[in-house]
Amino acid sequence: MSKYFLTTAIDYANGAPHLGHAYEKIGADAIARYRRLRGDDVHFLIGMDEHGQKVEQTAAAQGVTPQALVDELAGVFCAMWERLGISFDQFIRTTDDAHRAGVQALILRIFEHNPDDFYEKAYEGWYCVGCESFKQDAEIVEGKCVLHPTRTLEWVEERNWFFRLSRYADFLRDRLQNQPGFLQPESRRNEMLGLIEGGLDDVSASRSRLKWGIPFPRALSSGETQTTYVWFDALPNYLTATGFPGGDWAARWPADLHVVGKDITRFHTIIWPAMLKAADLPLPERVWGHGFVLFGGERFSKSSGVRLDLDEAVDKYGADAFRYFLLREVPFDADGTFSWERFDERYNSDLANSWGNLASRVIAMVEKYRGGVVPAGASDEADRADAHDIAAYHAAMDGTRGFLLHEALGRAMACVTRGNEYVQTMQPWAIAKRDDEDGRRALDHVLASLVRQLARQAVLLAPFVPQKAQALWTQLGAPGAVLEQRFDGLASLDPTGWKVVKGEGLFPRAEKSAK
RNA sequence: GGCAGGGUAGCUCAGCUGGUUAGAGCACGGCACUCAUAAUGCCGGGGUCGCGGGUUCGAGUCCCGCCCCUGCUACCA
Repeated sequence: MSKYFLTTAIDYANGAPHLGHAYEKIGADAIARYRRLRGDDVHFLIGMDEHGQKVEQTAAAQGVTPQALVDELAGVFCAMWERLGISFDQFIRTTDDAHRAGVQALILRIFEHNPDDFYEKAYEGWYCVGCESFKQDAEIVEGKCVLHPTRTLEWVEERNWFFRLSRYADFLRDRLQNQPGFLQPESRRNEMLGLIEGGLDDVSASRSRLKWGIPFPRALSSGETQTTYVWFDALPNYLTATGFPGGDWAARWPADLHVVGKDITRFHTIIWPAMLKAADLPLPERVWGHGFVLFGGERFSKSSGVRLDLDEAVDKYGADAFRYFLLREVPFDADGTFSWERFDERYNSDLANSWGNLASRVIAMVEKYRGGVVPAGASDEADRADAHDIAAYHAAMDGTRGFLLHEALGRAMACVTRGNEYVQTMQPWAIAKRDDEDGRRALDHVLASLVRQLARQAVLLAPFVPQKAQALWTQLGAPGAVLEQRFDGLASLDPTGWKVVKGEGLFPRAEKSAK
């Protein structure tokens, strides 16, 4: 049993969870569940990024302490992940004591292994007193901060710790070029290579004015102790989650996969690996930069306030339908769109009409023609055809080509379509009218094949729609839980003797909604 | 501005190194069937392959120009 440690980006504690957060967690959850069905010893980490200026300011605006604010948000996020069926094994928060200690240990380890990688330098830039932070050109319009146009920006210098990122350009380029799986999809990899070609600048490792954070473990030569800046505060969560520097952190580290948004692949494939290299620690095996979900095709401007309410989406057809829709409709390697219309269409055509109805008709026939007990039957064409789709399903999921969840789902659904074709072609209701031994045997064969197909579908779709997959598994009378199954066992799956139980429809068909 | 990717049926997309009448799913229309969640199966209508040139016996597929969209171009995360 090989270990599989996968993570998602930690979410910034500055507002409620939105569609983008959910998409990433759902995608990573499907991968985690997929790995478990392969038999891997999975550890799935998610969490919250709780330090920084914005948290401090938001808390102040609400009249609460930063800690109270992040405590509340952590609860809100956690509740949403539970609701969406995210099977995380660990929820890390950067305000955890263990994380704080781990960050400091990591920094000290860099000082120890590569003393020259940290150095003092003046950081200078336009500083907005209103924001209490430095502003980049993009945030400055006509010489004023866009958020505080009445204030005057000040050119400020402060002495900080800097990390010598520039030193790792060759190392990083080599890694990206020679280990293609290190960053996928390829478009992201090319962007990072381009970025490196343009030259890497050193990055700040500490800030003076920042208060809500982790104390940088070394004082400046002036004696001042500063606060650890974002990269060194947030990114190490993946490492500190293992218990680093204590316990047997090395048993879990390095991470096998970081699932992150395409907007932060840079941090995960440039800065983070350089930090680890500087500390003489193993690098993560893979980083996957997924795309974004747009909403309704609209330009989601801040003014229009267009935003998807996650609870509303889950309320509509349940968490699994929402999971299915996002992962089927939005390519995991590119952007896609959420719209209520498409959600309704997908729900009815794929889940209700195809899959739910296939289960319903098969179970009904086993009850009607065989008293609910699945007869014995040898494998046939349908099993062989399914095997092709299953191979393609794995090829899309196992990382060799990246994590193409939408493709894997397409393959699983191809098996469902085949099941419906099979019923129509075999016409079990016609066979049932025959009153001879051959007819009896033929019907046994067809029903056994159909139940076998459905059971396989339950396993294949379990990573994506875990609750519904289990519901089907139960209705088929299959033993144990679907999540205890292994892909290895699919080929020899034998439903003979299972007692089916027709329960609630898996996905009740929805009438055309007005939404 | 630079670099990268993309513009193919109403919608979401396949179309490898150029080659018979451009494909799939959904949506739409007709037919069939009745085990089933009025579900399923079969057949069908529907496309100036962003625009304009060029190379070639032949281009959605190569070259040039143009238009449009998206991403990256680093200290909010």
